[in-house]
Amino acid sequence: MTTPLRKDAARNWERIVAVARALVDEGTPLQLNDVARRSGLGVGTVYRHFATPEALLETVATPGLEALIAHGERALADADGWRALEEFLTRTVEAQVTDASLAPVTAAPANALPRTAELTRSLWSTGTALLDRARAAGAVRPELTPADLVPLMCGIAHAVHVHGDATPAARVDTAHRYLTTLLEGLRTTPPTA
Amino acid sequence: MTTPLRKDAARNWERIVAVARALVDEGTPLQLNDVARRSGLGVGTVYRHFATPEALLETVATPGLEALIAHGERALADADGWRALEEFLTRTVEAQVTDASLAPVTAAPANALPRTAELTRSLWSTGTALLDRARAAGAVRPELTPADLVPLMCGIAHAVHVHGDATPAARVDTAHRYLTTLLEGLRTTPPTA
Amino acid sequence: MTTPLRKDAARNWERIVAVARALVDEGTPLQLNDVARRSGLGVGTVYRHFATPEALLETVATPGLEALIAHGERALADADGWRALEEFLTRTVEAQVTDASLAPVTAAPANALPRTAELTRSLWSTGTALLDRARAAGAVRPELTPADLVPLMCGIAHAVHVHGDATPAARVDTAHRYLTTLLEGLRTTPPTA
Amino acid sequence: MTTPLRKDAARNWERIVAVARALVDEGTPLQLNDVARRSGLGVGTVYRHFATPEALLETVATPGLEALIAHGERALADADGWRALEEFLTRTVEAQVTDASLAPVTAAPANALPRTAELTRSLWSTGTALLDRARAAGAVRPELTPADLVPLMCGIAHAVHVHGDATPAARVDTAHRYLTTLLEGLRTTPPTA
DNA sequence: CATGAATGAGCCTTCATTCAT
DNA sequence: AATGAATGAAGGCTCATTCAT
Repeated sequence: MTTPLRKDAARNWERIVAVARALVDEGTPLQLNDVARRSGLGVGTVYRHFATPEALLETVATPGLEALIAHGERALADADGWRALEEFLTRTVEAQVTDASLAPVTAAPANALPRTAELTRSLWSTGTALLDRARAAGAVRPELTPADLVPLMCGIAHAVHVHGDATPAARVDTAHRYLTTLLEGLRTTPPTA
Repeated sequence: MTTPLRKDAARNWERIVAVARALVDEGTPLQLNDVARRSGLGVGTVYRHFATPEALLETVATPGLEALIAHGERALADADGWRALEEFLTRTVEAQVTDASLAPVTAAPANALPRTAELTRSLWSTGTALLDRARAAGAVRPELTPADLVPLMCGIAHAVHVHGDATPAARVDTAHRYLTTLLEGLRTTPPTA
Repeated sequence: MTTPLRKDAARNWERIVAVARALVDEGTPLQLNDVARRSGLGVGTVYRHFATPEALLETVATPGLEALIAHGERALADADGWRALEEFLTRTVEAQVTDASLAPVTAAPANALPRTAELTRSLWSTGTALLDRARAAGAVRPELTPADLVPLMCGIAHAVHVHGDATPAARVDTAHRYLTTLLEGLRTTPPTA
Repeated sequence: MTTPLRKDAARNWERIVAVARALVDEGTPLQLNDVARRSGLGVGTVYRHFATPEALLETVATPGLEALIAHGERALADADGWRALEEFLTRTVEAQVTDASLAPVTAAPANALPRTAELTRSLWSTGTALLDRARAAGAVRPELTPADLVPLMCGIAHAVHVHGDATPAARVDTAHRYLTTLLEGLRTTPPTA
């Protein structure tokens, strides 16, 4: 599809994404000029690769999204529909509170890159499938729709953010507590039966 | 306490807050210069009344906060501890998804105005009291702490935001669904049986 | 001449000048708004008493100027013309490096207040008289004119400023060194005859 | 050392400095926005080249500083130590009262540009060397230290400023008179005997 | 007379984006 | 392709001064 990049161009692409990843990790807002300076490249080069800050952010988020989708697809193989959903959601919130690039990309009403839009849809349909299976098993309250999954995960991530834990580990902990509570409310059948 | 404003100053104060309210309602970020232009006042006047955008936003949020606190205090009189908590949280998320000034002020780790800090503390302690009463009645899972209430409400508000309903009414609806689910997960005892 | 102030007005006047004095001493630039706030008075009141920052500064400088003039007049009684001039100049530079209000007022090409203009002229004519007497005694090089006295004193004060001593005492010391050197260059006769 | 500028960038650099030079000459305080407007360039361009007004002023002052240093180094070759010092100081005060960019840069306790700091140190050490040689020849009073040279030159420049001559030629004249007097006070040996 | 709210020109600075080299 | 200089809209904030109360 896309023409493969020349070797030097590919190297620059990698460098830009690496720098962006570092900035995201330290909580610095992504500014393309800034990224250019830190990667030792010209602004123009960065703009050639990433037309907007959003495009760059989405690129940074891509591996995380792919991992979540991959997990979701594996989860579909789990015979226990409820457990599969539970694990999928757990992974999702863990990722959100651990990788700062995911929350904004997931919550955005639209994506800058087609690739990201595709991933987002994938994630959504995987979630839908998992939810349907859990629901078919009679394990989930009927009022929850697939369109609620992403918002709810973003909501938990945001709640964790507001809670204000300093370390990633603490954030993961809080996320687990919140998700557990929510799942408790989602499920119809008793935990172990 | 605070010296009452001169009549003309009071009029300007009102006008500024009204303009800010309108901007908040239409989702425009508050910028003091902008507020000045739209209210037909000098920048200096706006700065005299509100030193920072945060101070103005908090002022806009104040009535909403006060109403929530008032409700919370009335709720404390309810004999049914669980229902009191439930209604309080319902009002809170309704307010959050209805009045755009509330979410940022509530989620902020610190407030610009002492008055707001005080209100925030009030709200928090009312919530704590309601939670304690519900817990004393054995109605709430033990792992939830008072420090989780605000984050969870903000989380729900954020989830509703991500869900993307266009009208306030739809947002209130979604908020109810989410809160109901969460409460289901919080409660130990069956609904009313 | 000037109508004496009402008692409360006089009290305000004093308070303003005192605050200004304090600001000058701590090196803060005089801003009438600032002075008003610190003295607990309205801006309008400060403006009524002092139309501009310069007027206030000159008022702050007035006692210092008067003291210098008084000294100059006493010095005119000294039989030793050279010594009289020397002492006058010494007092002048000491005052300049000690009282931050004097340098700008003295160096200004024009004054805001008539009273200050008058004092400035007085100081200048006293200096002239002292210089003339010293010159008559054959003690001073002919190329120095009365119009040079003020600039030279300001120059020394500025040199001391650039030298950058931290304490007033050190500044007085440096000023003495500089003045001594200059006087050495001004005088025709040997120090002790 | 520093990467040479691209041709267009160099042209802009020149234009900015030229405009700044003109502003300095007409006594207007340097403001970067103002410089941008007058040179027909974007504000950002001016900021890119000169981060602060001080940096620009120092750049304007640079040629003058270099010329003084060059002269000082030539003066060190003069066999007559006193004459060498005298000529150096003469050039210095002439420059100060002729080029308005020099006084503030020289008098500043710290410089914005490393290059300027270096020049300043150079000038200072040249002056020190000249003073030492003159002192070694027994021509200078012992109480004068190298740290006094810069302040004294600034002081003379300031005295000339206060004297208020309208034309550069008149200022140079006054500066000569003041410097002559000061040198008279500095020297131990009779002029030429 | 005193007050202090209001004014708004004016300065500073940042940053997303374009385009000549 | 890469570069990075240039752009300039946009926003933030201060402060001397006026004038209604």
